[in-house]
Amino acid sequence: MVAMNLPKVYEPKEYETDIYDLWEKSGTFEPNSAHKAYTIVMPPPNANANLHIGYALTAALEDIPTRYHRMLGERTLLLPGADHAGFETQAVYEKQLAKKGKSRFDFSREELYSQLYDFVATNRHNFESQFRKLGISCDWTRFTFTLDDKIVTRAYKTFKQLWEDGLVYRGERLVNFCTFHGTAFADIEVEYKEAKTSLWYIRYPLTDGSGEVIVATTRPETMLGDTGVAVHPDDKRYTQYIGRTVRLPLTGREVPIIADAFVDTSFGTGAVKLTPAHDQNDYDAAERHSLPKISIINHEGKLTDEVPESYRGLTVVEAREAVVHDLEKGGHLEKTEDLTHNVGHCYKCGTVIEPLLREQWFVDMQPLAKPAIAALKANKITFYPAAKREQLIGYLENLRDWNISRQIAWGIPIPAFQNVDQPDDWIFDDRVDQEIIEIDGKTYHRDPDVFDTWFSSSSWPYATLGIDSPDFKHHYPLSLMETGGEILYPWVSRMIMLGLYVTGDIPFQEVYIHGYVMAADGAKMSKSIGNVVDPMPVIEQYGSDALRMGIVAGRSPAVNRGYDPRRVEEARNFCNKLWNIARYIEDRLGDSYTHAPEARPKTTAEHWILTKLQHITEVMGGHLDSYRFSEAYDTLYHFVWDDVADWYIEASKSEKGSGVLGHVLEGVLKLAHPFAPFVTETIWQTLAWTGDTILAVQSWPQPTKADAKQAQAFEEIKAIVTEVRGLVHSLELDKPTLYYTDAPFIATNSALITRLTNIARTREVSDGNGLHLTSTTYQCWLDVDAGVAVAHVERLETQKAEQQSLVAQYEKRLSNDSYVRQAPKQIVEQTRQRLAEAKTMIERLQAEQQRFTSLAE
RNA sequence: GGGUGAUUAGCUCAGUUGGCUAGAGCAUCUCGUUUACACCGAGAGGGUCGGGGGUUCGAGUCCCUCAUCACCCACCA
Repeated sequence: MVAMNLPKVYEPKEYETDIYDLWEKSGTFEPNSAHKAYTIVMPPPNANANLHIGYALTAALEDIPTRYHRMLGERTLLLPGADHAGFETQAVYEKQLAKKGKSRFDFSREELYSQLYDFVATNRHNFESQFRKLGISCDWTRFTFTLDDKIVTRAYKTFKQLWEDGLVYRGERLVNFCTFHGTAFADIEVEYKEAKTSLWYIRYPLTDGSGEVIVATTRPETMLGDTGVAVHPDDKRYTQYIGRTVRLPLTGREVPIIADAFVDTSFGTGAVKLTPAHDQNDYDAAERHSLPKISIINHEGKLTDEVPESYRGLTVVEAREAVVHDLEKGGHLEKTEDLTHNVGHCYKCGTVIEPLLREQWFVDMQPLAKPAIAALKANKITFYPAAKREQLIGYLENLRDWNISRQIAWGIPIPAFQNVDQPDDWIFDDRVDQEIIEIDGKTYHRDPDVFDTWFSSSSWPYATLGIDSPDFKHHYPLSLMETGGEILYPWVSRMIMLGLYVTGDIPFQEVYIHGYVMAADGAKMSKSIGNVVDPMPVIEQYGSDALRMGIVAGRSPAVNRGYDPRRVEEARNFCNKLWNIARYIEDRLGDSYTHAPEARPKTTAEHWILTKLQHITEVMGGHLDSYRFSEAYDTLYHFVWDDVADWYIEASKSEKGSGVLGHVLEGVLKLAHPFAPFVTETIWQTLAWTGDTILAVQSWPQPTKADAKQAQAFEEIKAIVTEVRGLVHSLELDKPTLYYTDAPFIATNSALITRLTNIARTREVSDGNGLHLTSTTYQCWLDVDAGVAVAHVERLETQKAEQQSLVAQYEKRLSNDSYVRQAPKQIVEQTRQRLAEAKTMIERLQAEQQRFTSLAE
């Protein structure tokens, strides 16, 4: 026997790095085919962070179709990228600054930006090397960072185009303002804490003197800026007041009572005071009802000139005391209750966040949304799962204008300048490295804000390719956008809208929404709970392929699922199975084997396995074309393990080695490659007959010729073998002999059957004796002692009962006229066939039962 | 409060357009060391598909409803 060239157990870490180097250095991942393109542009992960296990899933979901399409011969591109991750990165960096006793407010924006750039550049290497370990077949020569020039310039151009089309405007909106730091924060920067406070009930007298409405509030001082009172439209207590007005105490302003469904009738009195300039809800209500917005708190947290003189310049806290005191004095305070509720605080200094009106840049969304809705309704983009399309349409139909201004340093500056003498005079200019510019003797100040990160990333599909480059011509629109459900609205929707706006075409043809990898118990993974799984040690222990398959197995799009290490172990075993299949076949074929383009099957097993290979190739193709990764993996797994290893290879042991073994091995490696790229490529590289070729660019298995009759004959052998195994085991037979009469087929396949069943031998006799096989029409018996009679009869009885219940079911179905009339013919025919089969089976079982009973007596 | 998803074997989950005698991996039980692999092979047990209604010849699959769980969004005046 030839010594095995490969070790018994596959050790992934001994090969993975070298294999990835081989791919990368040979340019395997760079698109160069002249055929149609298949393109994925990676949603850029945070360049600053370690990859969490969710990225093993993401990488798999992007890489499996990429490798599949590459093997189909398409011009395949998976373009990698990394995200500057605006606020998140800034927050991480600020923690480091804090350790040195500094804060972001100690630096100018330019200083901070440059420090952050260096900080991220250092961390990026780590992230890139981790991605390589996942085996992702992306083209690193096209790597793009979200702050690369081409992305930044694209953002300026898009902003300019929107500006020139009149789709951007300045508008006042509420922002979360820290009056200590003098800056606004994004929503996620606001830290909500429970606070004990009071709920004040204030009387608002009706202007006509006919009564009063009592409102409840936690912020009595804001009543100085009230411009309305809201009640629920269905609230009977207030129906009569709707449309009338009240006169505010202290200011004497007359404000309307309006009806709005946002009001919670069970809270307080069911009547809400509206302070549009200092509360988001009130702001929204004011927009709906065209109420004025009066700013009574300035950026320093002090009361403005919009309030009566005695309150001007007071802090919010001072104003609250004064207002409560005055209301009480005037008899306007009905009562006070204790209340605990959430209050937003600055996450840095703990100051209570004040919602304040501030000028922001807005994009008018309706002109952008309309073409997107039309494209979606025309089914131009396929969603996985399909339901996401409707959800997205619903979102777009209710889309509000988009605030693209952000008040942080780590981002792309907004290329707009304001005339210092004429606040309404804004101009577009991309000289953002300067704070002040002079044009025609006028002085302009740069907008200190940066773009919302989603603004620049909305152009990601074409900005990465470069609109004027050959890549754009080949690869746009992209084939697939693979991403998480949480950014369907903020990102996917905007890529579609801006893609249509800028390029006139949809940005991608398909969208795959992945679910999340949760902790084993289904909880969300989080650093603070400490249930985060790091993918790197998993790769170290089980291999990259095992992690990939283990995490893809049993997952559907957009469904969250716990991380199950058992699946990874299963996949590790599967890799080892592939490994050992290869070891066996290489050994059988020997060094002299050369690749033959056409397989020449001889035995039934060979015809059978080639038929299976062809069928499985088609099934897997169907699954992969529809992004059913889990099903494709399942199909592959059972083909390799059950068909190839357990039947075909076992069968090959009693037959002479032939080229079909090599052909099947190639097929298996190709089918498995998208799922297990490392182990399949490693094996490919060890094969003597593959030369210097690389598996990753081999073509997907081609149809092979095989004889259906011969294949069917092997099915017959399988049935006989399975029955014999069952009998031997359940009756505890000790290496029986299989007798047969008048069955050349059994004679021909004697060695095969003997080996697969591990019986003593087969022998032709003139007259049968013993247990008669029921699974085959051939006349076969197992020789047994009379002692097993009872057990055997019982076994037959059980089998008969099963068949009889089937017969009953089928007969009932067929006796139903409507069924026979209305069900598709093939279904009815199938039932008839099954009924006939079951009946035949019963006859055989019965005959055997009678015969054996009499024999045993 | 709004939205989305889930509920199938002991555990984790598949099950594409309704046609199913409901599957897999792990776990369990029995046997086995036949030289590719014990990260293995052979055999077996285990489920009224969350409850209730409905549509249909036919429902795990579609509709309604209830229950439980999870996530997202909003809100806490």
